[in-house]
This record gives sequence, C-alpha cells and structure tokens, in this order.
Amino acid sequence: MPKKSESRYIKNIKSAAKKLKSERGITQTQALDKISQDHGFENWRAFGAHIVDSEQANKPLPVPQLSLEFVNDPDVEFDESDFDDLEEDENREISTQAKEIVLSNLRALAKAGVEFSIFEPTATGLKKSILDATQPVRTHFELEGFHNYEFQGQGPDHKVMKVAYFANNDDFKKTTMSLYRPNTKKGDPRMWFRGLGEFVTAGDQIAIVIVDGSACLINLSVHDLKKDLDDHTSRLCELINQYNKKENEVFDELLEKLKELAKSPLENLRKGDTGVGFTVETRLGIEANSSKAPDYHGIEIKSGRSQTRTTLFAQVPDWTLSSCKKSAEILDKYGYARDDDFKLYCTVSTTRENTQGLRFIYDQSNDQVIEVHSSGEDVAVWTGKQLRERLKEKHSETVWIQAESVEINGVEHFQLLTAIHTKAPILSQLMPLIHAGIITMDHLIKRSGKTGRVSEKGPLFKINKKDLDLLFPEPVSYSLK
DNA sequence: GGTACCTGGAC
DNA sequence: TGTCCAGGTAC
Repeated sequence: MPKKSESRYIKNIKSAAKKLKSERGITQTQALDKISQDHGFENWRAFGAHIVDSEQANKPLPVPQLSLEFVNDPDVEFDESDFDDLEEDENREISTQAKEIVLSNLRALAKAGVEFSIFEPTATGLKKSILDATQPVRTHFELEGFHNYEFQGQGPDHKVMKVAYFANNDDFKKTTMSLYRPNTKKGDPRMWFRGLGEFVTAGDQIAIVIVDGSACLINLSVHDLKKDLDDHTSRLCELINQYNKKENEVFDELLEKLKELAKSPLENLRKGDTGVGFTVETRLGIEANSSKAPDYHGIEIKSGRSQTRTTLFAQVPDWTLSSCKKSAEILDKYGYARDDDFKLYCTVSTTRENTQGLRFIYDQSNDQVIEVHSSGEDVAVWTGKQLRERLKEKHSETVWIQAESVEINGVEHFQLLTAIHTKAPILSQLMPLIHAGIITMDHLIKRSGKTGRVSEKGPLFKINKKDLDLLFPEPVSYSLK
C-alpha cells in the first residue's frame, strides 16, 4: 500500500480500523479486513488494491482538454439538435476502463519514441466537420515541420490539404486532411479529416503521428498498442517502424526497389506522354493521384523518357493580385484558335516575349513574378512566398528517374537507367532562377470546341534537368543497372 | 462541372 | 531553343 501519498480515503479507512481495533480488541489487520468485507471484498489486500487502481484511473489523463472553441465562431450555425449535441459533449465522462486503455496506449506510444499529439472528437465537431487545432496539436505540427498555422492566412484561399491515414491494425485508410484558419475573428486554427466520423466516436482519444509528411490517426480508445506494437505483422507496428526509420533508409529502400525494376524493361501501363510516370509509380505501389504531397514516403518521384525539361510543380497565379481572375479570362484575352479549339499553350519566361506576346517580369522589390502582355496589360501575378512554399512542399526530397523508351513487340516499354537524388531545394534561388529565365512557366489552357469547357492543366513551372544543380545542393546520381 | 493539381510529352 | 501539347484525379 502507498504510504507517503496515501489518499484521504485510505487514511479515513485506516483511522476507522484503528477505532474498530480498540473497540473490539482485534488486530489492525483484522479490523481492516472486516471493513473490506463490509465493502464486498475478501480482505484489505484486495480492497486496498482496488482503491489504488480506481484512484489512479480517476486522475486526469495526460491528454488535452476537449476543445469546442469553434462553436463560438459566427460561421458555425446552430439549430436545436446541435445544442443537444453540445450538451452531450460538455457532459461526457470517460469511463475508468476507457481511461485505462488510453493511458496504456499513451505509454506504448511514448515507449516507441514517437512525437504525437492528441485530440478528442466531439459530437458537435463530427456533425459540423470541424476540429479545433489546439495548441498541443499546433506545437506538434510545428515540431515535425508538418504545418505552421502561424504563417497561414485566413480564409479558404489559404486552406492546405494533405494526405492522411486512419491507421488500424490490418489496414490503413487513406483520406484527406485540411488545415485552415476561418475568416471569422482571429481565425483560430482548425483541421478536418475526411470521413473521420467512420473512424471515431465522440469522446475517443485520437493520436496524430506524422509519418513521412502525412498525419496518421490512431484511435487510442480502441487499440491495444502494447500488444499491437509487439506484433511485427501489425500495420501499426509497421507505422512506428516507418516513423523511426532514418531518411536515408527510406531512400535506400526506394533505390533497391528501383534497381529491381531496372532489371528488365517495364511495360507501359498507360498510353501517352504520362505513361512513364504512371508505370514507375504503379510498379512501386503508388496510386495515381493529384496530391501536392510527395509520392513515396515523403520522397517525390519524377520519371522521364530522357527529356531535357522537367516540371517542378503546377501553380495557378494569385488571383487576388492578378488582373485576370481566372484561367478562362487569360485564355479569352491571349489565346488562339487552333483546330476546333481555343487554346493557350505556350512557354512564358523573363528572357523574351513569346508568340502570344506574353512574358514574365520579375519584381524584386515586391518578391513577385508578373506576367505581362505586349499591349502593356498585366496578366497575372505569382508571389515568391507561394512559389517557394510549393517548391519546398513538393521537393524536400526527390528522385529524378531517367528511363529509355524501348519497343517490344509493338508495345512501349521503359528501361530505367539512372536516378538523381536531390534534397532541400535552395528556396532563396527560386526567384533568381525565374528572373534568369532558367525556370519558365507553361500555360496549358484550352476551351474545347465541342463541349465549350475550359481545362487548365497548369501553369507548369519547369526547369532544364541540367540546371537542377542550381536549385538543389549536390544532386547525387545513381546508376540503376 | 469547373478548377487546380498530378503525371508527363514532340518537333 | 521555343512552340505547343498529352492523359489523368480530387474536390
């Protein structure tokens, strides 16, 4: 039994036993056992242990208070049933048993040596699809270099979307996470995970672990991590191992897989220009996507049929700063009729005007790239800040794969040749490289003559592969054969 | 359904 | 080199 930190309840029982001892002329132990039996326990040993256990469980869990800050924001509207949910949220109590499970899982996570943060979904939040990004969550995101709300503007234009996962023992469900600050008031940071309601119940304690740049959610109220993390076949165990991997191990693993794929030509899995990227990524087990995040456990993969120019990323202008307010407007003003369609496909650079009369001007004092027309009109504006963010987000680590296109029995195949590994782009060089015309931008806007629909596949910011060393420190080249 | 991204080209 | 272009997905 605890001596020093004995609770008031235990002290009371002991003094009651002392009194009983002198009244009945029995020993202290006999008195304690008698009292224990009155409480339905066999003896003091059992009763005492029960008291300690339940007192332990009644201590607050080392998890953040549930947060319902967002209900005070004017953009969140309430009807009567919402107030019922709110009342439920505010009065919810976590059972002793549930607390024990969570506590044991918290210990297991700490033992595994991962950084994590916790949130508690509320009935109100689940209904409205809103979670407050509380301070502990924000601190965690910042520590992991995952996201910094401090530098994020308010409103939907600044919303950030990321890939996230609902992690279970047997499978990971891929989902989308949004991080944003509403326009209301100070714009208290919020987040949401698409489909969260199917993964959690209000009142659960959910851990966020950042693995390879993605948030992975583990429901601490339903798992037994102590067991799961010892089971090497469990996906949760795999997740923790992945977290603890050193950066180079992930790259080494990728390189080994690429060498394996380079042993024989790969059959093109999709017709057209984009076949090589689709084929390589598919063979690596990556699904086709339009995510801004890197592809392979935090490493971006670029494949090419030995072409010279490569796309860094796609990014539309800042429409709020631009004269034109959408791609269709740029198309209408500066496009051309070709075949049945109306198109604007062209490269824009600072070095010279293109055939559509478009060029870039670098405004150094404002840290902006401005697209202008020969008529003197401004067309569009990109801020250096946004372009650097995109570059950093997309290319913190990249493998540039060179493949040779070979025809086998009339079908295109790809023979992987070399891989160039780059890390940590020199962000400060992005704007100077645009200024120098080394990085250019392609418009890819088209209005179909048949459907009248406008499609925008860009704008693509591109660089010649031979100039990669101007943007990345020490690119390292590997032969895959 | 429109927009913004992804994956990449040829001549 | 510049001019112009391709098949896809997420929301």
